[in-house]
Amino acid sequence: MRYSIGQAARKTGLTTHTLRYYEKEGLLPFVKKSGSGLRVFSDGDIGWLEMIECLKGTGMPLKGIKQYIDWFIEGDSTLPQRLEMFQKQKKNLEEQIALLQKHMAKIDYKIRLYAKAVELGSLEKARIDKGLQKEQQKIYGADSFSTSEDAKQTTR
Amino acid sequence: MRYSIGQAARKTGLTTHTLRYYEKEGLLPFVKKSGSGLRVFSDGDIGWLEMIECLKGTGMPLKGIKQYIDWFIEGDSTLPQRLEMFQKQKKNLEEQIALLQKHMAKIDYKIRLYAKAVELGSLEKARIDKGLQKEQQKIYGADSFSTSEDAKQTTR
DNA sequence: ATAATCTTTAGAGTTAACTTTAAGTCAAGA
DNA sequence: TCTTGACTTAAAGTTAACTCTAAAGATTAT
Repeated sequence: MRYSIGQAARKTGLTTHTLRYYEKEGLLPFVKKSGSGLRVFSDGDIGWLEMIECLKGTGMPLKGIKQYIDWFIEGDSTLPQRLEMFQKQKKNLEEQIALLQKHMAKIDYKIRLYAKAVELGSLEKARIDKGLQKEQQKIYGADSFSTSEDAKQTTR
Repeated sequence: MRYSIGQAARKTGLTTHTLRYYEKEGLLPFVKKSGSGLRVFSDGDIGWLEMIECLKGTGMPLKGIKQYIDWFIEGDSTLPQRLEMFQKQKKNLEEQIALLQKHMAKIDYKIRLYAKAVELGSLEKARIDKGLQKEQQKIYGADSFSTSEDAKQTTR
């Protein structure tokens, strides 16, 4: 299948502006032009865009993605670099997910705290609630009870 | 405990510039000043910074974080808004993690592909490898075999 | 006491990734 | 044919979140 830039934009969820910007940045070296100068996207190009979204979505800057594409164009002599790049990206991603899960624990605690606070009509009362205090210590550790900013505001 | 801006920076992993910038943006309304005008950070302020890092790290812009702080200052009348904010942030975060795990599957596939390619000295040969083709179909679905950009480059 | 280090301010500069604008050219339907 | 909407380029503008600079005042170690 062949797609105009507008069709490619709809298929990928990007804008036509963004697609032209990516091309200018060297991220779409395989996109062809029609006789009258219009861009023609192939399914292969859509596939590249999906890989670009994957790498961008896992925190790689466009420059890094361009490096991968340049290695691809260079051919099999750059296979080790590309493998290493994906291995590094996997490690990054594992760390990202682990960090997000820590953040999730914090947010879950806040939801329980604020649910209780809404129930009681007071953040102070919710904080004093024994059940929540216990749970908080489980999450942050007994020593770092004071790392909850809501709790600490009482100490000022 | 009390901390200078430099000590607070070391404790949080931020720079002193960033801490001043956050204060200017209204994110640190509880930080006090010494008689001679130096900032004095309390453990409570460090706790706020940890919460800021959590919200920032889960994709909330500084403006959204400031809104939360403004609600906190406003007091118990804004408890429902704050609860709703954390609930939305949790939902966001669940979606983020789910997306990252999709990306992880793609990257894992690429690692297997490139490991085979390095072994065989050729991306083309690795692609033809039956085991990998089968696995690829499992990940992307049989219809979307052509969504691998490495595979699709052969069709140009 | 004095040198080295830290902190202060206001404001300018940077970076990545778009996003918009302007001034046109191209293609498809009534 | 006319009009409507999609497309073209080059270049300027935007946004978020820093990041740096300069010049001066404050703190700490010897």
